[in-house]
Amino acid sequence: VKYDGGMKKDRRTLLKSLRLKATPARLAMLDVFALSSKPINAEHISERLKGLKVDHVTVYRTLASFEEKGIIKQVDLRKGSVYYELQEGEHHHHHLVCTDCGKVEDFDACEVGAALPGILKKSSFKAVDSHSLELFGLCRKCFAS
Amino acid sequence: VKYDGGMKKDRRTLLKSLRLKATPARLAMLDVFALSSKPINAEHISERLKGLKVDHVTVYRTLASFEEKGIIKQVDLRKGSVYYELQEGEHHHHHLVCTDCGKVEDFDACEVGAALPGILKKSSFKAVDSHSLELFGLCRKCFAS
DNA sequence: GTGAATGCAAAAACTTTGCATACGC
DNA sequence: GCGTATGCAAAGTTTTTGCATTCAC
Repeated sequence: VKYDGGMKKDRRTLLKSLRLKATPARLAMLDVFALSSKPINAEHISERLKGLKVDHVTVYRTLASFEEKGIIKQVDLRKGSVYYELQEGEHHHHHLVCTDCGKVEDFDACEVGAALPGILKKSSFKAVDSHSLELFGLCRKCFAS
Repeated sequence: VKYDGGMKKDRRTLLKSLRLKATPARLAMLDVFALSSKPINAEHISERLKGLKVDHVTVYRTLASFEEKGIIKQVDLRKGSVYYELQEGEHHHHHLVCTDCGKVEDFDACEVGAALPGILKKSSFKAVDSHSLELFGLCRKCFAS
């Protein structure tokens, strides 16, 4: 079951299918991810959960279980904390990150999937579940200044 | 100037060309990187610098300056701390990481360089200095068990 | 000699653990 | 009711900051 934010009513179904209890914190965190257009970290989530008073420990534990179940994935933006976004399927995207101002932008072209079989064959690995692919450089504005 | 470990006598030349003073800690850290076949973190470096008694703060500050000068680059292995390895040039490699036992293996095929111009053109970015590309999955041994 | 680099102490930032209570199913 | 999920307190880990001293050039 993929959760893409276009199925807000099915949050309970999704959690049930993964044998996770539908608690307010989890439902709210699914919403936060669905509504976020950029990767976010634990602090961002806590901020957006203000009304609920969800403990930060719960946020961390929920992130861990969501990641384990494949709902979200880590994104390394080199910002000192772990960022996450929803797992998309086949046609996922990656990011351009400005090392000066921190701006994050998506890009689509990802040919890793196509290259995977060849890489695996030459390696001692048997399976690849996810991958990172972020580009670090300067956005137009920071490049100019 | 690229430092690839095959130029141990030229460590001083390298540092001078980057306007960094050739201190014992920096020279030793260049050696540590040249001798390491895998990405390493601050703790690993401190261990391998035992005889020198280099403060951990110095290790962090040196890592920051080496990265800024392009001698090393960050590698995100999702292990809770920042790993680094020497910046190679055109023909660099990336990594397969076992999410079970932590094993790290190199792979070569990287087509990011070729795809870069097209990605940049469609973006609001002007330059890309480095990129991540690590594959997370299971090594043969962990896959079997 | 001078400015950069280091060491030490302290703190900040991020994340995890243990345990008692609360809540979904 | 049962077992998972949460909150709170505490601690662990990783990284950064301030300042006085030392060292490379």
